[in-house]
Amino acid sequence: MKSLAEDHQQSTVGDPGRPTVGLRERKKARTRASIRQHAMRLFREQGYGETTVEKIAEAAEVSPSTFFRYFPTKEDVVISDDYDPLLIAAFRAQPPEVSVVEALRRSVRAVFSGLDPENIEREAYRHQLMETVPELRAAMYTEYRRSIDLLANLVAERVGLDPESPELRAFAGALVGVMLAVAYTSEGMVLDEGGFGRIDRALAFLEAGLPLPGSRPSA
Amino acid sequence: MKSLAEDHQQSTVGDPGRPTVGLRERKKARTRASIRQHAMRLFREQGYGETTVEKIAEAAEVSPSTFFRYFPTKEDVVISDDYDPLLIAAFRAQPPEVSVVEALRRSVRAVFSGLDPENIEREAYRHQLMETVPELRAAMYTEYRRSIDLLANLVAERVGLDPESPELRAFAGALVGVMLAVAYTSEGMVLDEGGFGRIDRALAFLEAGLPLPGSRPSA
DNA sequence: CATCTAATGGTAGCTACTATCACTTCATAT
DNA sequence: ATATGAAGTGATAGTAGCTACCATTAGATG
Repeated sequence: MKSLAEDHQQSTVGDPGRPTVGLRERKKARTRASIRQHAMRLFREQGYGETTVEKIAEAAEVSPSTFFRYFPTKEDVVISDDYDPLLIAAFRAQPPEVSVVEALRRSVRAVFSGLDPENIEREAYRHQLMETVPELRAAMYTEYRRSIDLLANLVAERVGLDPESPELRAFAGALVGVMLAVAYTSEGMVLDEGGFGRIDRALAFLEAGLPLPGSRPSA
Repeated sequence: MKSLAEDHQQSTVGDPGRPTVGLRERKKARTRASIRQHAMRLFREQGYGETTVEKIAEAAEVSPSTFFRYFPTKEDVVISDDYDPLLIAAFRAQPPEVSVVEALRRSVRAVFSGLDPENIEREAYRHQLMETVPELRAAMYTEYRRSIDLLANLVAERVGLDPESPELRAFAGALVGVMLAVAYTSEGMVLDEGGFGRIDRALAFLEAGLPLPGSRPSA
């Protein structure tokens, strides 16, 4: 997400006609992509821990210094993605008649079912890595916190409540928590139909008020 | 929690009479406590990032090697706690008439309201650190995953369901997610009455099926 | 008391990451 | 077209977390 913002920023006040996508910008984007690509390949080939930043830099034909200019940490190569803006847009586009949870479900589906197989493959591997490597799992926590905040604000906007209210925080927390608990089985991957099915089922259960035997909700 | 297990294990098959709490074990416990204590003090005085392991080791009068023998990572000094067994016991002790959420609420209250002011203070600072320092926030992720698993198993045991079922996972995920979202305001700390109040409110909201306007649960 | 085991300290080394600086490459204005 | 400025790069050196190894010491056991 930071990546996206960076890549799209334009160095000077453009010419609306020819939007100054300057050679510089393009080269930067290419370098970033190259580093990420080589990194992921090496991770796949020899494992995350075994792949040093130096090796990645060498493979991408840049210096280690440059690597760290593009990615503040080694983890960031795997962690960072560009889906937030898409998900936000998709959520905002949902018709007001559907429930919040349903709107969310549709947004996720809309974004991720629009991916070509290659990207799906890449995403799947990315998530597998994140589940598998402890350092990356840890780094995801920040990601989830951010998701809760994002979701609270988005839902607040939709239903017209204060995003700081305990109710909204609880709602967002519960939702993200459910995803967290269900989205990954032991071995990563959310994007196949099985994954969607599991998520749908869990969300429905949540929307029904988590009716466990012996839990007897408010009734 | 690992700590507790380690500290309480007895090296040899005891003598029930004199339980071989041997001088060795006691010294180990003291060393561990000392390291942790000095570390926390230094963190408070000069900040987490500014306090090197070397400094901690020096303050506790051990070698850096020894530090890492007691705590696998620097983060672990802050992250690890000993409450899991207490919470488990408290939860198991709850009468079967109360709802799962209520049982949980009572367990948490029981454990944390039994703390003396000094421990409360320490806990509060611990959590503040964990919220504040990015590395520690990240490390907590693993903690939350573990909590979900633990909770799923505990509840499964109580209501007699498969802990791997999506319903139970969702339930545990939602609960932990709610805690995650609500327990900390911007600056840590869960253990005062305000914290309990917020948690209670959010849990009640969850138990009621998260009735947001425009959310219209299953009805 | 002798012996065996566990805890310790010290050394050396790897890797992620930072800071700094000189150099080169691209962008812009005259 | 060229000079001037800015931005991207690489090299060097250094810090800190962490590991592996080995020799030494301190405590437990028979």
